[in-house]
Amino acid sequence: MRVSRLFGKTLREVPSDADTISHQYLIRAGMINQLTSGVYSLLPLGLRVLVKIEDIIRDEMNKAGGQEVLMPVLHPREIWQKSGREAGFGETLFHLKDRRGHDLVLGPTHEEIITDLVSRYVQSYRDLPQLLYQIQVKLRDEPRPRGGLLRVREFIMKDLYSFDVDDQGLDISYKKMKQAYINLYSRCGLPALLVDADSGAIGGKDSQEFMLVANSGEDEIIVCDKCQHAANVEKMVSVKKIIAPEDGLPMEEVATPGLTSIEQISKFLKVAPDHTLKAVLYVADGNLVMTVIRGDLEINEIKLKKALHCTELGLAGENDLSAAGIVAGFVSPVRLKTKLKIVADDSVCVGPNFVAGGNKKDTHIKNVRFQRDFTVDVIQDIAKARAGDACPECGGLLSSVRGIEVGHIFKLGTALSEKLGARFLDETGVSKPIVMGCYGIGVGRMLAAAIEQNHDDKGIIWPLPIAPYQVHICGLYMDNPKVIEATEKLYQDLQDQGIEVLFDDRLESPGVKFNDADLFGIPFRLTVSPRTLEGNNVEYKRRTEKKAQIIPLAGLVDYLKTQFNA
RNA sequence: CGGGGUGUAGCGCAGUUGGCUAGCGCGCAGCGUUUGGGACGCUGAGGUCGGAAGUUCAAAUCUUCUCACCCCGACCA
Repeated sequence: MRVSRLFGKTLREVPSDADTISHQYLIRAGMINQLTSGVYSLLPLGLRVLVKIEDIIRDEMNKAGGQEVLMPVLHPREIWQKSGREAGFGETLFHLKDRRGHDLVLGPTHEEIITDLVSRYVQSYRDLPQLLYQIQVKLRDEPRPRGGLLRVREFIMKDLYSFDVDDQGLDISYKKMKQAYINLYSRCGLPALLVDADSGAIGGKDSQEFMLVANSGEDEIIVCDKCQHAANVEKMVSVKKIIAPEDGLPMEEVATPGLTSIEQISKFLKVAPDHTLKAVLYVADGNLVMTVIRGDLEINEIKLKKALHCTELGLAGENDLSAAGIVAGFVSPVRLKTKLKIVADDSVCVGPNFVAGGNKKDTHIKNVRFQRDFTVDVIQDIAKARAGDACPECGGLLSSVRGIEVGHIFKLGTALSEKLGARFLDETGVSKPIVMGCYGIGVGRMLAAAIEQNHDDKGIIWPLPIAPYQVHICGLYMDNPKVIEATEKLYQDLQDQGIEVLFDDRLESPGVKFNDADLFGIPFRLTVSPRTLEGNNVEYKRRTEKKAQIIPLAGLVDYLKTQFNA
């Protein structure tokens, strides 16, 4: 491709509404263009990267035994009602009506459709297992699109679904996919971190995410430095510091005027935060609930949601509290007049005499003890794991990194197949629901994440396997006949060898060309000028390196090929 | 949905105590001189000042309504 003909234009200035690095560079390099919030066009350069990622994914899916299909984006609403997941997706689902007034939905994912499809063709255990996938657009009315391609409303996803006769079969499919994912990220030059995850709205049992480590990542990952155990904070089990038990003392009210935070209380009463109780009120599916946790810990809302089996969870507001007759700032499970469901973290049931709120203004209570002074309805781990905690697997030290979720694999089980009637007859003639798994990759997000992970202050640094082109020819002084001749020949020769090349044939100043080359981020740059031509040389520079070197034109192709494989 | 912010030329911005023909930089077109890390001169094209209604002799500027986009929070690939 010649830069003079390339559709898209580079920008010198950072677009005002882009503050994520990948977003800025994608726009500045002319790789994407925004149509409306969370909806983008891919321009030729951007699309080439996307297609390369897709090709690698496709190859790994096929190798793992997957068969490619293509399902519709337009779904009848009934199928979502039948599966019971319409409510779960809620507002995220795009709805529309056809001319006959039939309700349709734009597919946010395809479990329903594939399950329906499979149910029509699979009757016997002999038809199983199956691995079916597609690479296709998904539509989700996200509450908040952000960061360019990182979080959008219309996106390309590779989704594979596995169908097995039993859990053992599912385990095999799951393992195959996990390996295929590991392979494909590494083949893209984007090694991903495998972390335990919460299965979220889709539900199911085991679930793991593939994360690209990047500072701009939305997710926090907790990793053990010793055994490499890693999990999304949402999921990581919290190993709490053990507090030595103390003999019980009688409860004692203390005046704590205006002191509402754990920090203030612990300073004022000279007790460590881990000797206090924190009570936080939430509204879960419309009902007020109280959580209790040791003062030095934080509530993990995902775990809490699970403990409550609720779909909507939010912090209670002032109005919710006063309506229930609860005094904000001095909330506590002790001497609580209002009848509330109470969920406690397991940190509160052992240990010392705690300081807790008094449930009246400007009052706290000392020497509070679990069971003697208060009881709860649910007790389990609802605490957020933190860097510095001990690893639940090996006791090693946990640390925290940020990551971008670029893949997610789930064991779904039989919930959906039962609802949608996807069943088979086993060897003994018994009808059983098919055991399912699902495996997704956000392709566009991967593209953006690749930039988040691989860039410098001049532009993108594409890993070779997904770079839009492999080689970038910079012809300097393109009005010089010798340069024209040499670059045209080089351009042709490289292409004849099957090398993908972007040829900057514009009559621009060297500075403009070098800056654009850095912005595009193509891995190998060849500069040709009257100066290099004097010795029949070209200047060779890798995007990852600062310094260039002069190498002879003769044998250049072979040299490049060795560098590709290095 | 709650909170914060922004809409003026393709991009980045100024102009907003109401007042002349709405400016500047980049980019774009033409000509010339240049050019190894975003050159320079001259000439030129390009604007529903997000939209609607209102106030006024006069609105980018004031009022009301409205739309869009971005950022921070609850969700996900």
